[in-house]
Amino acid sequence: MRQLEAALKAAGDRSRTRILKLIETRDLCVCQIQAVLGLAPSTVSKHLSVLRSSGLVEDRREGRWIHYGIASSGENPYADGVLALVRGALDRDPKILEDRRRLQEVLRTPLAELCAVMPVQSVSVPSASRRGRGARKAGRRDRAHA
Amino acid sequence: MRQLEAALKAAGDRSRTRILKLIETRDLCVCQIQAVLGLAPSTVSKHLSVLRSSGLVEDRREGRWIHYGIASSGENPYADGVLALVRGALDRDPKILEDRRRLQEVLRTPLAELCAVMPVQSVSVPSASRRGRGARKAGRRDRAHA
DNA sequence: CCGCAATTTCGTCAGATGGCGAAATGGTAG
DNA sequence: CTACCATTTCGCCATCTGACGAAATTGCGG
Repeated sequence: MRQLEAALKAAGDRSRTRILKLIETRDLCVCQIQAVLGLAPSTVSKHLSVLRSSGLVEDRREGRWIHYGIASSGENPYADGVLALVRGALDRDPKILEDRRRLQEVLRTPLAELCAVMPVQSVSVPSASRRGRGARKAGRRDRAHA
Repeated sequence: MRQLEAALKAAGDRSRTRILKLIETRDLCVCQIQAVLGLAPSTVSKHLSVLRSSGLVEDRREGRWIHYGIASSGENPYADGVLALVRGALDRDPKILEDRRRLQEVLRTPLAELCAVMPVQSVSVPSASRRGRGARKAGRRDRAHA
């Protein structure tokens, strides 16, 4: 019962549903997800943690980034059902479509630049020299220039 | 998106899942559900309202009682999926089995007596005269003796 | 080893949620 | 029409949740 409840609760949140729809076709690194959602890194991390502990997603370390993808471990017996439900849904939802469009932009930027710049509306790095402190939207590292 | 979220949220609560499992084989009146769950009438009513507005259940008036059953109206396009998921789950869950056992007891009592007595542990009316004020557990009508 | 930078954890805050009892509602039966 | 009683609504409280920023952690690259 706990597991069904966890899976349903995990999927039953707007931000987490968006995450699930984002990673349903390919694994994504946290900073990519964050760039698309436009939420604070800590918030995204929390959501991913909820999704992970409910068995809906898995993390896989790739070099210096952590990629998240749909779970395949079958740790939660209800995960498949919930994931199937979500997978078959929302493919015409405006918000989801917008996220996908945004993802396309994000995917054009190499990880190394993306994470440092955190472009939320305009992904094109404004050529602000090397990894500029010009365009970040979701703060952090704001004291790094001191 | 709102509808998927609503359906998942509605089903992703312990008490509401129990309700869904209870009415999945036959419609039940509110007081029957309340007797099995052991929650206050107002609480059960709230849960039913959430389930109803998410399109998972429907109410049907039957004489002086209101029966709730699994929705068939297709008002929420995701309801069927969520309901199927729940229907196929928890059939071995201890709490659910206990609820079912409890339901068997409750079903033995005619509605007219059940609602007035509200037996939560022992369904057998302790022959406390006519619709006694002896066994109720989930209060209300406590000031009726004044 | 050191430092950097991606990610997570912690602390906090506002708003949502689940539970209850009391009071309102509304349909049935007299 | 009235009274009754199943159900709902309302107001309240405790707890949970989602969001943030700041600080801790962790793993690569030097």
